[in-house]
Amino acid sequence: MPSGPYDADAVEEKWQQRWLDEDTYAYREGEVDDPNTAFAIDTPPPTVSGSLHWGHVYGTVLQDIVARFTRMQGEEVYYPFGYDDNGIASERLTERELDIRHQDYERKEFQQKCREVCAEFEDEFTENMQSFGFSIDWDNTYRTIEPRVQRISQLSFIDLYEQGKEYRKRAPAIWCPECETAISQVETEDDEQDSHFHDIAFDVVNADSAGQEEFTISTTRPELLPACVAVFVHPDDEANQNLVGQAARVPLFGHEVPIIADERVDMETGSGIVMSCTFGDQTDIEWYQAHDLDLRVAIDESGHMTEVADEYEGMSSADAREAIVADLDETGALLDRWPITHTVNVHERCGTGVEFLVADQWYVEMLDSTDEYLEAGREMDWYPEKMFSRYKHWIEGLQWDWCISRQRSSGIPFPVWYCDECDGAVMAEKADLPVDPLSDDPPVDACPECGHDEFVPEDDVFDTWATSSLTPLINAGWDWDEDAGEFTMDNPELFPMDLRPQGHDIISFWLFHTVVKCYEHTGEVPFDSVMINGMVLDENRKKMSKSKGNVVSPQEVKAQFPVDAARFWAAGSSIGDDLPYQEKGLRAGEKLLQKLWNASKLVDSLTPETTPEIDDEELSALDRWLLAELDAEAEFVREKLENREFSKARDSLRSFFWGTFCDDYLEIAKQRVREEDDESAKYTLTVAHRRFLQLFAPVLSHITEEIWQEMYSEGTGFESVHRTAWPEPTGIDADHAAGETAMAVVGALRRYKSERQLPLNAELSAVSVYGEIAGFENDIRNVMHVDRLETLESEPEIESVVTGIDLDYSIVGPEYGADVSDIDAGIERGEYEIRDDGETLAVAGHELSADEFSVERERQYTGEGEMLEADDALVIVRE
RNA sequence: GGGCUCGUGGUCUAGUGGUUAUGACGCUUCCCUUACAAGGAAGAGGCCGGUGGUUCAAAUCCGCCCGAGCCCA
Repeated sequence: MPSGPYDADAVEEKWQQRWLDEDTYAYREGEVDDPNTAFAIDTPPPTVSGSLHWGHVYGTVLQDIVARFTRMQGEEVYYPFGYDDNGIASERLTERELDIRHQDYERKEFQQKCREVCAEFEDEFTENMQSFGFSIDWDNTYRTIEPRVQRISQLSFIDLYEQGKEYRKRAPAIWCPECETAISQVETEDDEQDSHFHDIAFDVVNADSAGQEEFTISTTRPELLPACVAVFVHPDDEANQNLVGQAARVPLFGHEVPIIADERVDMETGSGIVMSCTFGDQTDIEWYQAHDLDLRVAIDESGHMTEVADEYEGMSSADAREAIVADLDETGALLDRWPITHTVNVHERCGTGVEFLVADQWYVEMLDSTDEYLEAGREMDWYPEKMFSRYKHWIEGLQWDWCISRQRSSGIPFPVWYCDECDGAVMAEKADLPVDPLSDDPPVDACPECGHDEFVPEDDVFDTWATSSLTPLINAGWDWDEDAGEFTMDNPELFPMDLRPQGHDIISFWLFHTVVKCYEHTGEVPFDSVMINGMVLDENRKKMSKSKGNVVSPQEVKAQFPVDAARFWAAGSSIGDDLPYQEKGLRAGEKLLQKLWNASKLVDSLTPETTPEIDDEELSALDRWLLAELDAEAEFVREKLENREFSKARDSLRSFFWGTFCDDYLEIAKQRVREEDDESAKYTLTVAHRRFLQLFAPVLSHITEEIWQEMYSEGTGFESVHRTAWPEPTGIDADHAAGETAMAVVGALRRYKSERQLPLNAELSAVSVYGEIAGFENDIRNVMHVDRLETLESEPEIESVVTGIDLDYSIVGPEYGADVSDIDAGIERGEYEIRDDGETLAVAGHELSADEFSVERERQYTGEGEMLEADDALVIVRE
């Protein structure tokens, strides 16, 4: 029996453990008779390199509410958990933890260390997640680096290759010279750095033809002079148009480069003439591709100068910069030099400015199918709908195919070898996967193209997104059946997945790539619906970040508040909108827990062990009213949760429970039970209370389980409230209007007492009500301590004075258009006439009918006592 | 620099063309009524970011500006 104050710490831990022990949330495959009764949730697996972040908690609470709610709708929920340990984050973590460098180890050896380090962090992560009691199926977990996933990832690569959706091409890659690794765009960030601008004189090769002997370019990267492949002028730059089509000679190095017009030149910077190198920045790459320029690689993998730098070869790029500037100065080509601060693209993990390197890369062809991917996006239900536009605009703005190769030591290897003679690619056999070409042999003895028998293994690994975009297939157990010669799924009922919950920050790459991959492999859209949560901000609406020191730690919150309070806070968000962390939001949750606990104690003390058997017809008017209202509330909450409108469900249920049930109904019912041993009230209390626990269960998962088990558990087995069915409507008829009026009368009497500073249990000797409250008279009398309560058959003695006219503008507006202002003015001046017993209003030359206006009256009671207005009813109090 | 989204009492939030803008937290006053003072009752507090426009009518639709978040360059 619930007693004493609610001890959230003990209760929450108890049920978290019990749910695990009982496998409460395990996917019960046997109970799925057709795919429609399985509800599969595919969450993007978090990287485990860091600790659990408050954002994880927020997002997971929302998913968990959906999972719990959907279980109660009779669906078998598949809610797995993945750990994304295949990626640079876990490599860096391993290096940091063990104080080692990946370069010093063989790939397999380093990967082994990664897995050991990650395993520790994953255990901690799991423990943290479990301490929030999420209804995740902990028997269904996966790691993106595990062999089964490696096999799926390599199968995906080979399948796309066989479909002709992949190709290999030499292309620039972003490279970190410090970490000596290729990195992806998302791993870079902008950094303000001090640098120098240099004005450097270039000679024109044919000065006569150009009409000038030299010109000036401005650059922050003079060490790239040896890599210069062109000089650009803006097509609108009239002063320098004479140079276009000419050739320039690069100072110190002497090679000639073309001068070309291109509108990507920033005319405002320096002289407006710019050199293009291999490669200084993104624009250089675009120029290289657009104008088919030469490649002159001047900086190598470790950030040192190559042979194209002549005498500077072997120097670090920083040393080379100083030396080249000094030599330019000596030859007179350095015209000017001044310090500036500018934005540099750096590697987010080490802060080193990135370089660009040219390497063979594998690409997934996407640009040819963007229409299909757009259509796939349209076929999914988006919560909220507006987030589809992010997906849409991302696809519309796509300019490149997807580069999936990374020049890294750790990760999932490409299952590919190349013929040493003709460079033809040889794929692994599907049955042999996963393979590592560095240690495994190719499946053929001789090149199918040229017959050569020496092969070079591919030593690149997959971009992590190439694997983490396969989670729906990983979850459904996608595999290649060698005998049948086709792809199969262990759990085909799970695919397509019903729900993809995730943050809006990863729509453009993660969600998009997942749609692309799954669509290409199966021809189906992988998700029925996508639910996008916003970001968690700090109390001042600022983004949480380690450097700002405003990060909220989940364990600190847990030390301070119950998990259910955090769930209440999270459920207060409008889906897709950012949500600031607010302690008062959690405190409000805590108060609701107390209220629910205390109300449950009261209900428990009022109701017998076994629910009384009562026919609906025997229920009192108030009880019928409460149950009918609760039917409507349950339906409202169901509909809102189905549409992922969490805050509407939460707020509506909270105020119905607190206001209507506790403040209005319970106050009356407790008197009826105590004073009259009222069976109808006892029955209603039990039925309503059970239902409240179920309706609250998806959000307040721990406390509802505690109370449910204390009060309503039956038999010997454990049946969680979270495995019960969402309450069916009782279908009880009630006089809705009379109930509303009765509650309004109670409210008016409360106000009467409050305004006179009377205690709420003060006696009132006589009260008359003019209004429809049939069946509720006794309830009003008892709860408001009224000695004599009578209902009036006719209106009390009232003098009414017309105080104004209210127009129904939704009818008047469209009907009278521009004349509305005249009508308003006429009423304002009092120049109107009410005719036909109030049926017609004559004003400003128009005759308005009864549905277009209402007469505003002030009613004054002239009889004995004081009159109160309660909605439609009139209440007269004689003390 | 571009795109998307958001901006409503002190704080958080509902409201997507109809004039009287929702609720919560906080605040003020009153009430220790045996479930709950982390409670109950009442009350104060907002020209709906700014500006211009469309309309009989704008928090709501459109343009521009400002601020915030995310993505991209």
